[in-house]
Amino acid sequence: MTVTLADVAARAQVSPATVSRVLNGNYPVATATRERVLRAVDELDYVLNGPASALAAATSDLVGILVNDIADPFFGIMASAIQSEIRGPGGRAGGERLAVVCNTGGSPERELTYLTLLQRQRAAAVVLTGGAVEDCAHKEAVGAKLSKLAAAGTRVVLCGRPPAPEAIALTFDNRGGAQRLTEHLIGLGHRRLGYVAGPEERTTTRHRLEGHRAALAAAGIEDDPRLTVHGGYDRRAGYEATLELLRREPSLTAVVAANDTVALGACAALRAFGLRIPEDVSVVGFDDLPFAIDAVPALTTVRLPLAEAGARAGRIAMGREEPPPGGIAMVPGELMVRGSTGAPRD
Amino acid sequence: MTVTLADVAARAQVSPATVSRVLNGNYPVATATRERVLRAVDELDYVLNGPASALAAATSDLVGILVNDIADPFFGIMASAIQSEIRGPGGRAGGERLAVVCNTGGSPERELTYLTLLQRQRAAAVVLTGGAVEDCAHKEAVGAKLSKLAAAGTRVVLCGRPPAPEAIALTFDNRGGAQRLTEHLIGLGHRRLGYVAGPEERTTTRHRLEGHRAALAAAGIEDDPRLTVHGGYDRRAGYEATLELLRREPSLTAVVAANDTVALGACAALRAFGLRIPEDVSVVGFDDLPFAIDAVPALTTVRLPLAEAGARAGRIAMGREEPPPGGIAMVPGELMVRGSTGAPRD
DNA sequence: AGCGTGACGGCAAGCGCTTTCTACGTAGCG
DNA sequence: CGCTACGTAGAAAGCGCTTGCCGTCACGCT
Repeated sequence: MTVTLADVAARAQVSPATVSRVLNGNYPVATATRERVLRAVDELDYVLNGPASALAAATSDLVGILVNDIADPFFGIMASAIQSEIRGPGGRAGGERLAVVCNTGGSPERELTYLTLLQRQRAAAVVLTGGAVEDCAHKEAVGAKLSKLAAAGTRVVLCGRPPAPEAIALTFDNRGGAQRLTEHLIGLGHRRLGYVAGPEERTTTRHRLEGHRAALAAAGIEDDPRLTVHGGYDRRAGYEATLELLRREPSLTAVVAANDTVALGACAALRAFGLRIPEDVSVVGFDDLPFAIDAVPALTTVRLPLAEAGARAGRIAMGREEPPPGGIAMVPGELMVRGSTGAPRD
Repeated sequence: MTVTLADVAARAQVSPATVSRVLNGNYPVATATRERVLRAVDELDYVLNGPASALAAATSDLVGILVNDIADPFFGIMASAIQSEIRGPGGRAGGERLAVVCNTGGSPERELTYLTLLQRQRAAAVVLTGGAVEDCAHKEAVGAKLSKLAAAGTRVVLCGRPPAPEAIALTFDNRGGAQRLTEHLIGLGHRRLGYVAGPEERTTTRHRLEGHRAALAAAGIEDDPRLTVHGGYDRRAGYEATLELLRREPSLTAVVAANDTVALGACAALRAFGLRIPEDVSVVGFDDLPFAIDAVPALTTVRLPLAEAGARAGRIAMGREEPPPGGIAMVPGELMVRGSTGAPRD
């Protein structure tokens, strides 16, 4: 029923081996023969059997991309960039690779499950994006998995994740970016800053919080623990956390959000409270997602070069670019000062 | 070097056949034997070889999801929902499937390429999302491909795409939604409406435009072709198209955008022009993406149940839900009236 | 003329798994 | 007590492809 290599071979009057070689193009085949084969392929509408060829060649053209939430543009942008760069090294026509995007939902178990599934598929490469969960057991389990993948020839790259000894890492400078953001606010004269943090146990959350605190400390501002509220990375969490912040400290003059999405929620909460931005309260986000500039007022934030980093990760994963020295590169963020921040009322 | 089924079998003192049966769980195996096998699997850290098993069983656990732009939440949300539903029918632990998300960038060629790649992998199912390109040759080519996929046992589902005879389709009521949106504007008293349309040759663009025009016609408003400008589906296109619209007709009182993202760009352009929303000009979007409610003023738009539709498409693709009668279901949109629309100045 | 050489193509041995068919032992049944 | 039936396990035949190895042939060199 389905056309196989052998059928093509028969039709082209050559051996299956020759057909395979024509298709893979890595062995000399006389032009006349090649054309005969190609014609047969065309006439029979032959489609290579991926699994069979992966089995025989012990390689695969699948590339795994792990993301926390594909519906979040933060990950969508990276995934898109990675995917755009995962064609084979030679850039040959046949070098098509398939991106397997795995939505972990931030769950360590699913992360591990997907890694196993990718290992099962003998993926050519795996790129893990986004922050990791700060759990020692899990970190170790992932590390072990990554080692195994690497040992099996799968190239592993981390993009926007803290470095791990098992893989090449492109890390975002969350700490530095957060610090600059808070410094900016302090520079404007703010002294009572609320912090809407991300989920408690994630590295990204911690690093951004650390940057924030470093800036506070440097300015000699006491870090009141009541002014930090943890929540998810979504808009609603930002809304609610901000309400809580306002309850705890109605006189705050700035809200630092874990990211742009959360910042949007924070803005909504502030407005619901009758507070103007930035006249009454300044707000800052993080990431500089596309919508940040369209917020009203436009969001002051830190731009992370998501697309560039993703593209680079993709190229490294495909062996088309040298990994950074030491296997680690720190990707800096850029402070984008916009309308959502201003001097405190007084 | 790598552990195979045979190694596990040797260690558990059974035949490879038995190990396979334990792993697949579709054949009676005595409890004692099963446990012995499972232990061996564990001890050897065995991971099934996906390609080999796909080859032997002539099935695969890959599911393809085609999207136009994974960085766009419109697709991200659908992809996420689809993926969350693609576990196997039984819901067994081993029923894990891998979602292959393919970014076509809206290009017909890439669409076809990906479909071939998926066919090559013998994907279990394929879900195509988003509008199609209105090109007869391409439509036919895609149709042929889909037929072939279906013939090979791949389930094909369209989500948010116009129906095709070759597949089950969940179609968004773009026409109806657009019509309601424009009716709403007309009801408020608007008579000079600008339309910022999407890319010229896409079905979604056409359907939304048709709805808009139907509403105009019903109200006896002449459809001035100068008031429709085509562009991409991104923010920037919305910005520029709106500027053009304003140039052509400075007195317009409402801008209908192809979608929410474009609407954001339109708002920015209007503001850059010194126009207030909705006092001077009303703006409407489409889709009701999460950020629509956080825009200032919040965007009047049509909510498309992206997550629900995606989930349903996923279940249908996995055979866990009955396809709609006739293989076609129309998914309605819901008008969400918010702050970005109001009565025209006079 | 003789033979090395290189270009091309075929043979056949797998790759690691699934599954049909068969075999065996035991339990149930008349 | 012999026979069938059932539950369980193994043998072995592929699944469709890649690739190492070898043969063939034509050429060009000495």
